[in-house]
Amino acid sequence: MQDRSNIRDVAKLAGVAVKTVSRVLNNHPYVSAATKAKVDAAMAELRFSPSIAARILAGTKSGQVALIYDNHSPYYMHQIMQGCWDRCHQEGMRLIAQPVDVADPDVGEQVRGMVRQTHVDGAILSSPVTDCVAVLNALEALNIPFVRISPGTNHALTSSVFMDDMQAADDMTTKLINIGHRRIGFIKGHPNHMASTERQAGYERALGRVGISIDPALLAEGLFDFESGVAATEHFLSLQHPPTAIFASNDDMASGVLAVAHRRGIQVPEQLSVAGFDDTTLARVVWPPLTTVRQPVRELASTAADLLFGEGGIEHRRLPHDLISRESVAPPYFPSPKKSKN
Amino acid sequence: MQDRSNIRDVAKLAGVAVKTVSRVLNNHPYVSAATKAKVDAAMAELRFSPSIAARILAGTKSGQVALIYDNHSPYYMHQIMQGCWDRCHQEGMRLIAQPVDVADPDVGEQVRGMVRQTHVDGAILSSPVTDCVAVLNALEALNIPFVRISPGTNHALTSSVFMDDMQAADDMTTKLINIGHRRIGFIKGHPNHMASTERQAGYERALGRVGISIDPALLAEGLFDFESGVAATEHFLSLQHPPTAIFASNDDMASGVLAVAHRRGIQVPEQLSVAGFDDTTLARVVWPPLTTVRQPVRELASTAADLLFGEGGIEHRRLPHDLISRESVAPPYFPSPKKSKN
DNA sequence: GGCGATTGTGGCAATCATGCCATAGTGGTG
DNA sequence: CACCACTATGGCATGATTGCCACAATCGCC
Repeated sequence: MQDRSNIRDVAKLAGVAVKTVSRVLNNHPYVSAATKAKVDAAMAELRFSPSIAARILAGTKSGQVALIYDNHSPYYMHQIMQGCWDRCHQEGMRLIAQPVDVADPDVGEQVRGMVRQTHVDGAILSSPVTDCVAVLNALEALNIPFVRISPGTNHALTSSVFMDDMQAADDMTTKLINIGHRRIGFIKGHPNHMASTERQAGYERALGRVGISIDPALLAEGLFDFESGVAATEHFLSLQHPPTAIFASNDDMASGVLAVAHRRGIQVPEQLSVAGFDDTTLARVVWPPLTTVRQPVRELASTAADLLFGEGGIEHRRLPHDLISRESVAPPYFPSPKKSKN
Repeated sequence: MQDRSNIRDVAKLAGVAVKTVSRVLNNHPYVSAATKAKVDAAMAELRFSPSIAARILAGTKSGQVALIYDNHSPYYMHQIMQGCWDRCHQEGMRLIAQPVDVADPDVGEQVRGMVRQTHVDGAILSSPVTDCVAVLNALEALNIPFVRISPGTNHALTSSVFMDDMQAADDMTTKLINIGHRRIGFIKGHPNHMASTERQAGYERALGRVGISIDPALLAEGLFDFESGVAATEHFLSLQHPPTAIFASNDDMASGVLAVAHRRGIQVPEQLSVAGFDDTTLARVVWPPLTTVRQPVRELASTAADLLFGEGGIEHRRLPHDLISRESVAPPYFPSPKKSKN
């Protein structure tokens, strides 16, 4: 209908110059209260909303931030998005969520095109895009600020927020050891994600500290999804000496462990302890509730936005993790035999 | 850096008029193959990406679609987004995901502002925004096309995609009845969502058909989340005659039922059958896997986008649901006594 | 009382791609 | 041979806002 009402209409109605309306819009300091009131009234009367497109075109910044991701865990991404969205909204920025495929050889060019097209002022990268060289190069060449959430490589390149994946995995493993477990199966994360390597290193470090050598049979590949948790568990339970505890690199895979245990009639935690990682909603929803590492995903995301809006100096913020004890972990059924294992 | 390369640069390099480049960009029919090749080459050489802002400003359509939602189920929304995104991407449209709060009295004005600002060509509404009068009025006044996913009211207003929630709930309830259940607890959905009413009606219709009267004690309020599933189940199990089966209006609440059952040592499905609704990933991940109604969420979303891009006539498409039998449902422990219940 | 700094406001160019209209060549047809 | 309908291409105004520069009024201080 009345498809009208541009800044000129407002200016006319308020009896001021177009430029003055623009000042009010951008709350520029040098506008008198009286003028501002008049303009506000005119804007309200006309129900004026400025055209973002025109602002982008004329101005130097767009008020838009891109969140670039390639992650298939709904719970995780949901929290990442919420965290970013909250902080952006608070800042009056719009968030553009941009899924990509890091395996696509053309991904760098795609990101470049997307940034140029949309004029985003900055970007937030979520793992594994954080370590995709093509994307990093593209963003660097574009010379826009960007922040990475849990990057695994090249830390000097940009600001980042992260948690200490290695320490967290170490903590969890140590906890399992402390209550008596000696054979602890570990399900790795998706090889794309650098956090996977960190978590595995933490697991190995904890074992090493107490002199337990790494049994390759107790390491299984995983892809951060339920199915790979199932597959890894099938493998572990078919071993001659199956583990008394399984530590999965995320909650999705841990719920796969639970499913296999249930199906085989193995009691968790009495006969098998299961630990996860992330503390997504899933951890509280499965049975038994998962002992897991709480990763402050939403805070990671909002902090990333925070750094993006901040000074601009490269800054790294580590957020604390937390061990969440629920009912999926208990001492092993047969207290560990004295024989120093394997 | 070289912040350059607008359509003019391309035109100059290719030795054609700006307008011709524009034609190539929009693949207008009347461009000779030779010219198109020259222009394409020039675009590639300059690594040109047209400014979306300028296109919006100059053109009549923006190539943008808004997805307006207020839904807190990560799995559900993840699928909705994917479905919309896929279809939009295929059409060369950008998707703007816009969370809102339907309880906010100002939501209509907010949506209006957002549409005006971003110049979106159309919108897709997801429940419960589908039935938010303020938003519907705002969009109508703006005169842009929009499509609703699973609306509960006012069906003549717009195109829509939906499934038959009432029939689906009826089917599931009938299935439970057929294998012998007579006391079936029902956990309602979030009162904001019209589907909640439909599902309850289906449940009641199925019971009515076989002459089982509705026992108010077997109806519990729910909010589509895990916790309300837990609360409802606590209520059911504290009854003097607890139900032999519980049908939850979505999977999240059904997993709450499972959690309570596990905690109380009640065997599912031997002592209690549990049915869900939606068939999100969750249904396969909990133990035992849920018997549930498969709702084709992703297809609903992509079909919604499809209708938006389609002719423009109001059209309604119903997508089929499906009963998914997994291990959470079995005949009741004590085969139903002959006494026609209650 | 005069001068520079601060505050408040206006005018105009610039941003970049598209819409509309115009122009020119080409092939078919009566 | 003339005329029309296509096919191809160009030119210029247009859209809504901001950046930059200019200017006026007011304030404080020497």
